[in-house]
Amino acid sequence: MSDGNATLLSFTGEKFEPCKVCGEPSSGWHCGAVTCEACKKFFLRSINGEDAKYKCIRNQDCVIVRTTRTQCQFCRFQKCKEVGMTNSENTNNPPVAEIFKRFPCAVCKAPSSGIHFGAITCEGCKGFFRRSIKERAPERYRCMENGTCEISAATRNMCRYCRFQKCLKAKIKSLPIRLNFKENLYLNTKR
Amino acid sequence: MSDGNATLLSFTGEKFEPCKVCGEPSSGWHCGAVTCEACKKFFLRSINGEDAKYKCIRNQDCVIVRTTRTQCQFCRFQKCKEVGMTNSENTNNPPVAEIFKRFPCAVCKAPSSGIHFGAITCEGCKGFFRRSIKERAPERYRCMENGTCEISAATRNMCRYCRFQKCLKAKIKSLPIRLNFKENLYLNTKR
DNA sequence: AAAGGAGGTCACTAGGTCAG
DNA sequence: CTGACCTAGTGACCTCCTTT
Repeated sequence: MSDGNATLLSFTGEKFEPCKVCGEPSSGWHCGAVTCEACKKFFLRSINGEDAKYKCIRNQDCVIVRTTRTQCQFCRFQKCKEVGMTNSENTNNPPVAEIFKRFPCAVCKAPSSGIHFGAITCEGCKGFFRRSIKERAPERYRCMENGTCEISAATRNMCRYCRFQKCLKAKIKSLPIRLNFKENLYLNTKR
Repeated sequence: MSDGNATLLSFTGEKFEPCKVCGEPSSGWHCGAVTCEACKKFFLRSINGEDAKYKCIRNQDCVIVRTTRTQCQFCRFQKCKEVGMTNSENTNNPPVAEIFKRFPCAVCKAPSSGIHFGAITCEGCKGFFRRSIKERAPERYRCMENGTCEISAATRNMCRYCRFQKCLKAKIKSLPIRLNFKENLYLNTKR
């Protein structure tokens, strides 16, 4: 999409983790990975054929950190590729999945994977909610304590009742639920 | 938009929402936005260089409503620009897209985006119909209920069968289907 | 030479799957 | 039963064509 990038990607006011190549503070997503400006520039210089000149005088396994990154171009470039940097277009923005990982699930606070049923949730809570309303009777969930169980990534499976309550509180919408695609399509793969 | 304006734009007998600038009842589309007469005049006075004199004595974030709109010219003009008012020609009619937004999609009642396949529909139903007839077998859609599912913006994805029936009922015409660009190109270059 | 509709694109998610 | 991963769509936005 030409620049519908203005969608989710523009929410990225967050901080990025350290440069994947050298460990320094990073400046964002460049060429397919979170890197510092220095490693970004290095990578961009390298991919124009420059890398053909790179030689490692040791065993091609030099450790790349801030203080050593200039000592072996070969291994630095190697690491750039290892962490996923690429030459292709459209790699200056993190994939949406990366963004969502930094938003906590509205139910259990684990890293989320997107907007599901109208709320930001993880895959686990998404699946739990779907199963609950489609093939179960969530009104039959019972809390063995007093209905105030904490729901975290570590504890979310301990009480279905409280997990489901937390889903409702998170404004997860039970409708519209799409009907079973395949049944609705009457898929017969022979034909 | 030369003035084929006599086409769709003359349908606009509808009521407009409140003035985008001050919230008062509006009188129509002026200079690129729905505004009241007062804000229209204010904007037209401002754009002749008048605005150079405007100063905000607060923080350039004055709230602009009916009762306050005359208290800060700077912020009022600011808001005019924010809501999209412009100096350019031909902004006294809403863009056609705006008009269609007020016509409900003949299939699902969501705001429509134009005439597609002979009926006023939204982008969603347009795409659904196109995919149905071009790359699927809509006769294989099956309703899991009894063929009377309600099709609204919220429920349109719940039953393909009923959505497709609604398309047919809305007189969406499946023909003529234009050759796609590539096929067309091929035919043209062939001879 | 502009309007506007057909068809294409692709970011994104609902629902399915199945090893654990 | 859970949840990471996958598939099949969906629809907002875009490009290019036809028509006026």
